[in-house]
Amino acid sequence: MNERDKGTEEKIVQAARAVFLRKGYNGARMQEIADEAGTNKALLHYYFRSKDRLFEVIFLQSFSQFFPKVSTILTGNEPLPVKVVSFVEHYIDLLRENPYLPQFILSEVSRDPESVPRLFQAAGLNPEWFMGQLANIGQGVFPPGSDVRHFILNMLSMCIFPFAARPLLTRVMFSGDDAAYENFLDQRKREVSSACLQLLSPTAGQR
Amino acid sequence: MNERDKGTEEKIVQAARAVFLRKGYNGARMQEIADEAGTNKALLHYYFRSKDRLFEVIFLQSFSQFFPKVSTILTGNEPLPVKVVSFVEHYIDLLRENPYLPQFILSEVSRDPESVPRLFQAAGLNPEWFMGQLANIGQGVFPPGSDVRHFILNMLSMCIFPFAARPLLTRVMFSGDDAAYENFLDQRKREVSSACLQLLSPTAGQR
DNA sequence: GTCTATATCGGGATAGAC
DNA sequence: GTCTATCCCGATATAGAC
Repeated sequence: MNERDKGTEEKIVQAARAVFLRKGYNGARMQEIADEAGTNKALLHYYFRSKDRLFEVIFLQSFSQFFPKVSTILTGNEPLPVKVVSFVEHYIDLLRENPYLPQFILSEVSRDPESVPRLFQAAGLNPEWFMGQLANIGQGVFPPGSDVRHFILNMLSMCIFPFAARPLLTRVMFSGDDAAYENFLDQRKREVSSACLQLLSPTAGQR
Repeated sequence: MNERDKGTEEKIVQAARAVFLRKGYNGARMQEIADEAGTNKALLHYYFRSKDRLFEVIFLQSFSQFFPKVSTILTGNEPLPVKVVSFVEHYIDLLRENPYLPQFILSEVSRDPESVPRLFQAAGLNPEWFMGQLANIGQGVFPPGSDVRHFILNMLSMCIFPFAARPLLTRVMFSGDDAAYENFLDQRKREVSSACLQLLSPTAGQR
């Protein structure tokens, strides 16, 4: 794999990413990837041995993209609300630039759940450490009996679901007007931030 | 299609539902459905002409299941918070009984977004009317400038996402301990209800 | 209605020329 | 490294006996 390969190999990777993200592993065709890359099927097999291996490259890339480098956010000194708002805004920006990412990750993980530990390993991420950090941060903010995970999950749900369900929501909530939904998503950085802050603020005996 | 058919035809439908829901259209195999139904491929084609038509039956069923008959909730006389809690509890119950439903609907709609209007039609549902009702209910509860849809979407996100992302979340948040995640989901009826109520209660100038 | 055997085709993978 | 032609298997769909 010398330098001169990089041109076509990179073209193939980009094409594969575009097709796999839209169609998923089962829906994607090697022929379509070749077309999109402006070459032929044989070259795909020359650079990557099989459809499986090519997919693995894309899946791993996407996976580590989907789990952002939150280390900096977690280990920062800012108070929790600031961290939350910062996370929400950055993450929704990321998803707006990669609209197919959520549905892709969800589908493919559900197709092959066993791959998750390996992917974390390969991406250099450690879920246990991650959850541990969250538990620490939650100290004193959440009532002792409560589970920080519910708050985290609420936050992630509100960020990710609108993108994963986009084709459906566009038609249900905006009669198929895609531009209107795009505009709606634009407001969500502020909406979700606001909602998360509200969930953080202690209220009288809600649970 | 007389009465005596019903035995095997129904078996096939059940088998098809099980396989399609788990594997999706592209991942499902007619052979696997036949096996699960305890018959052979030829019979599938005898009752339903093609894989497409068989899938269509399952998709339509699942779609109308996913969009619950909320008419009764919407048109009831109870105050909004009561309606919200009632919806959340019933809906999460539904998803716990049909864990594959969210991922299935999301995947298949994303595979063929154009099918959505036809599905609504066939299921006897009307999105426009639905959104209109929501707007009415929102009168006076939400500030004039705000969009009720954000609240609705937040609620749906917190209900649905934990199921759509289950294979991922089980491994990230609970190290793959499936029973622990099941237990966690059990708490969410109360958690999500509580969160929605908190989002409804007016707080000083959050937006 | 139910089954076995088979036709037909699409798509992943390889051979081999250049 | 790049291309064309081809192999081969798996999956949908059908024919036809019972």
